[in-house]
Amino acid sequence: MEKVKSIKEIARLAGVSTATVSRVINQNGRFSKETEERVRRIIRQTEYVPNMSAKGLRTNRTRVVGLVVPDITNPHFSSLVLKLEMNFFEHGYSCLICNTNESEKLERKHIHTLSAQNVSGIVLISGTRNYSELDDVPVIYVDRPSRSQNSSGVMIESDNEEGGYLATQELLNAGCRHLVILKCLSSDTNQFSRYRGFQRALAEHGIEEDPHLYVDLPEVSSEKARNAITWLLEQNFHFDGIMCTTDTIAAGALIALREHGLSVPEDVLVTGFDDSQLAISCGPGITSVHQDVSKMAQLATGLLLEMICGKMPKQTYYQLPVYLEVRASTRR
Amino acid sequence: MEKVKSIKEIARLAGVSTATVSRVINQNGRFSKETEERVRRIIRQTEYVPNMSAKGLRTNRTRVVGLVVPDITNPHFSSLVLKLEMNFFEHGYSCLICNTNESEKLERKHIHTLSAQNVSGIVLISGTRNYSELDDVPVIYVDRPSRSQNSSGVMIESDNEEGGYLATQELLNAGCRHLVILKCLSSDTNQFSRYRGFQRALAEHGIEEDPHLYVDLPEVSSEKARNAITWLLEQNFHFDGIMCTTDTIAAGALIALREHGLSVPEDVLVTGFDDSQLAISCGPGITSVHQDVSKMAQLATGLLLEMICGKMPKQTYYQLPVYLEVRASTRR
DNA sequence: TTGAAAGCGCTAACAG
DNA sequence: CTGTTAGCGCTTTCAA
Repeated sequence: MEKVKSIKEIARLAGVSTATVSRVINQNGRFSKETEERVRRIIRQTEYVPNMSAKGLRTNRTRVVGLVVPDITNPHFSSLVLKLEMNFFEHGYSCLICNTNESEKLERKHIHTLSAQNVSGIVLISGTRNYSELDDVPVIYVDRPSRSQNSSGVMIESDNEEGGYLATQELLNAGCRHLVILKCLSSDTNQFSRYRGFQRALAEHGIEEDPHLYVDLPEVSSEKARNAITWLLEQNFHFDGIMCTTDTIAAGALIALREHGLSVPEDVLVTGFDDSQLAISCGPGITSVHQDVSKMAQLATGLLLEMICGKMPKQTYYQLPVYLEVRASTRR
Repeated sequence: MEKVKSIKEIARLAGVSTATVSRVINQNGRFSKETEERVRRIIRQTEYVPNMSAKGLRTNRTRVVGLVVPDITNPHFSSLVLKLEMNFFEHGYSCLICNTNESEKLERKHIHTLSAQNVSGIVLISGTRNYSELDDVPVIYVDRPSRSQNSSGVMIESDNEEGGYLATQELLNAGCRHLVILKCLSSDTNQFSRYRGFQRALAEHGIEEDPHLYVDLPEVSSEKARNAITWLLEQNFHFDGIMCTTDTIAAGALIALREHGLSVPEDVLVTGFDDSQLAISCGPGITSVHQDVSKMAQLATGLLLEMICGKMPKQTYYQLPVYLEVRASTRR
């Protein structure tokens, strides 16, 4: 049987009206058992696939959501995206993926495109959130708190401050007294939250922060991290622990240490953040702050679907707990 | 100025017909300089965003492509997807991301959905390729050769056999004589190609393959790899090198070796495949086969866009060269 | 250079 | 329970 592209042909073949076919497909309205049977059979035989453009035009609901992330290459984001995509697909939604590469300009363009695509909703990982295009699209903000005032929409994030605190605690409890903080100088505010956790732990232990051991990387990259640690070592700055705000950064730090003949955890202790594949497989295994990505994805999916159906959730801010996954890099 | 959602309102505001507005937007047909100017101004002021559903319905071209990958969490795929997405976006195309999780059923559903979404084209990483839904959609097959007969569409892959050969060569040249081959038993045929390269290198050196040292993992996971190596060690099988068909697998192998007090590369040499972040940051640094992902993405994008425009490329098969990135894991 | 109008495939009143 | 019909926003003849 030849292929068929419209509901009209199905209607003709089944000897009913297009309205009936539509009803059967969408389980709307009532129809006799036998009509349904007949229509379904024709649909199966003709391998008919409904046209989503037409449906989207008519109903203004596309069953497509946008996923805006900084960089899918980052393991933390890729596992988040994987879970989001699978959850959404289970509920009949497809996902447009948008990498902003941390560029505001690119992000703006993506938002614009998503709005043109008439997406049903958006999951947005971004520090910015004053896009007028998004006024009438449900949005879930994930992972990065907003820097702007307008706070409509739902926000989900990990307790980054606590994560920074836990990691630093671990280092201090193991006896470290001269801690490097290796973070990224980005607009991304949760880098800063992790740093605040670092400071809190230091303060509790009555330890002064050493400004020489505070390093801001221009970007999250193991190469930059490696260079930074190399530089510190060559300047003969003394330190016995490194708190990294990311596993990628921690991995770079490990390389530099190894290259300079230093052992982890014998000479220097290291902590990462995200508990990614990298933390598991790197060097001796990196102690890392675990974020509950599954929970994040599950919450985001559930809430966004609710919002798409018109229900505004009562709770609009979620902070997910974190815990420390201890590995060899801090085990003396 | 209030928001505007249709070309009709733009037309009214500009005092022209909808046809003219459409022409201006698409740079179609002719119109006076001043009409254009006026229309453009209105569009800017009203922040008008064209409705892609309507456009898609009318033209049958959605400017959306589907990216079907096994698992975006795999660094090799995530960097491929990143590059594909950015290339396509530069050309005005958005990307639907579909994780098949290596499940044929899920893959089939995704293909079906993509077809319903009326995508302009598809980049498909899959061993299967007999989907009747895809008969009239341009498709680029990437990374995994087809197992089926029907070979319409364009195929791009790395020279996996050569990669396996190079890695094995490296181990043999370093003096290894008892090689473990740690691969994944998947439908994915390039795992097998890498293994064939392994066999070729062995044959050239006149070395017999040891069946005890042939390991098929049920899935690509560092955990499974770790268990496998642990098991080999506990069975007291002797080996001095491990050829892994994936960096993830190599990372797992390293963990097992470390746990048993074995040093890399002093006691055992290890090679990976993909030259991912993991290879760079893991253990001592893993020697790994580098695939030219950028080139792959660039080719795929270019060819698919051509096909979308109706040109069938003359060359329908591309094999990309690989090279060995040597790191500490094989440096004695 | 511009406008009028048909129609892409679908859904949702409304009428029967 | 089912059919008729209007129209979503856009492009594209055809005519002016």
